[in-house]
Amino acid sequence: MPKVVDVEERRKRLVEAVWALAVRGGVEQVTLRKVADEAGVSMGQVQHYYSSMQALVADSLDRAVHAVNTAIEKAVEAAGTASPEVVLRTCLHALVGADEDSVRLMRFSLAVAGRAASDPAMAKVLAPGDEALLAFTAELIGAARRERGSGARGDDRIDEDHIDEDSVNEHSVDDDHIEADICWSLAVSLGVDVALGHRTPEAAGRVLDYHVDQILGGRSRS
Amino acid sequence: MPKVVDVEERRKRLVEAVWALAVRGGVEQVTLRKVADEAGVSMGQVQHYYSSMQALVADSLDRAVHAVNTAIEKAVEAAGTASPEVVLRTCLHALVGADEDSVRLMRFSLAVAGRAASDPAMAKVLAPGDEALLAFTAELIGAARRERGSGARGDDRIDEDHIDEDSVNEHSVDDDHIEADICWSLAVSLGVDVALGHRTPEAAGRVLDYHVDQILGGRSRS
DNA sequence: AATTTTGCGATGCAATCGCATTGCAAAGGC
DNA sequence: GCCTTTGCAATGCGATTGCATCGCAAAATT
Repeated sequence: MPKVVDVEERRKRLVEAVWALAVRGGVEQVTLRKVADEAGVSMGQVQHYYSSMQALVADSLDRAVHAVNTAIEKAVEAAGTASPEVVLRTCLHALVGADEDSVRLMRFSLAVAGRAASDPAMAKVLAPGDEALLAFTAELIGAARRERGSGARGDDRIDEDHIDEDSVNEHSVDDDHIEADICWSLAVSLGVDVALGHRTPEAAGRVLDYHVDQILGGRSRS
Repeated sequence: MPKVVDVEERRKRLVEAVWALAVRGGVEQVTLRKVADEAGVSMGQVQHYYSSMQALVADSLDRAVHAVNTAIEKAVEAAGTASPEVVLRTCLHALVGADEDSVRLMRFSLAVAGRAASDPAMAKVLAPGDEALLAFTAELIGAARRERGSGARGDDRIDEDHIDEDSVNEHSVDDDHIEADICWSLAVSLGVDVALGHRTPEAAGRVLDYHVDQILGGRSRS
């Protein structure tokens, strides 16, 4: 067994090159030679690690999606001990994040989404949040709603005490699930807008926060 | 003045070919020869009507966006005399429509969105609903809210004079505007999911309806 | 030291690309 | 009937594409 190299490192480097190229000029700019050049390696190396262009792009998309998921998980455990409401806001905001990486991944995913429209294999990878994420988010929403419903009056008498009579606060678990679905759909849409430069991350974040305010019912947010 | 032909008809035919090709295999499949072939004309004709490939794709996107807007307007005036709530639902549903055309346009827009990520000129065309549409939608939401708040019990007696009793129904105009923004963002996201085959038009419509139910506050919907 | 196995640089190739160019046919205006 | 102008078919060209192939270098095995 000769010449042992860090395969993962090579692949990662190539994928990064693909991201950079796609963000800079669309998927059409992702060619064997350009990738090799961007990564500072030879064409042969690219071919060595990926049997075809398709495979390269597919793996790049795969890794991009994984990176986004990881970012969400990171956001969740970073705010791990906080209230469910804060956790909810935090992980939703991961999609409209202002940080460079977030925008890069979003733009790349968008650039590749075009191919996904005709390539079912890629479309699968870009599917909306999986059931586990939805369930988790629904759980968060339910918890946050319960928390607001009970512990709302803390510092000063928010007269939320007499709003419960049969009208506003009976949300079912199913409802929470749909709300979770809506939250992620909205976050994705806003994230795309940010990636395209149609919204600032701040503006998108504000819309997201407003929506969370709405679905949690009360208004106890600064 | 020789050989007068219907220029619009020619262009339309070419654009339709572009749509078909892009939906079938992504923007990368849109080439001079393929377009000519798909449209059943010669390459020369394509070049005659569009000075470059860029121009062709740009015009195709332009027409696609216009077609979607037209679909929305059509939906609005088709439900013109109905209640604001119905109008709201109707025009939002235009984006997740089950009809062939709607899906085609969405898929094409998505296919081109990748280019938009790096081409500001195209990104502009794909911008979220313009201010006029947002304002109109906000108006609709406000009207629907007022109608629900008052006319809920008994369809007569619209006592809109004292609806201000401080508790559930104080939505500001600004709020309506943000809600409108959210509605369209959500509708776009759902439309994309439908285009990618991740949701059925029915499921997407249900989510949309649920959301409208929520923002209108009361529950008077079947 | 010889051998084998893997990593990968270099190059060739057929296909395809967008676009420029050329030339001809058809349709008024005179 | 000629002439001009427009619509478009046809073809050529240079550049670029993904991929196959070849060959050499470096390391682990013997």
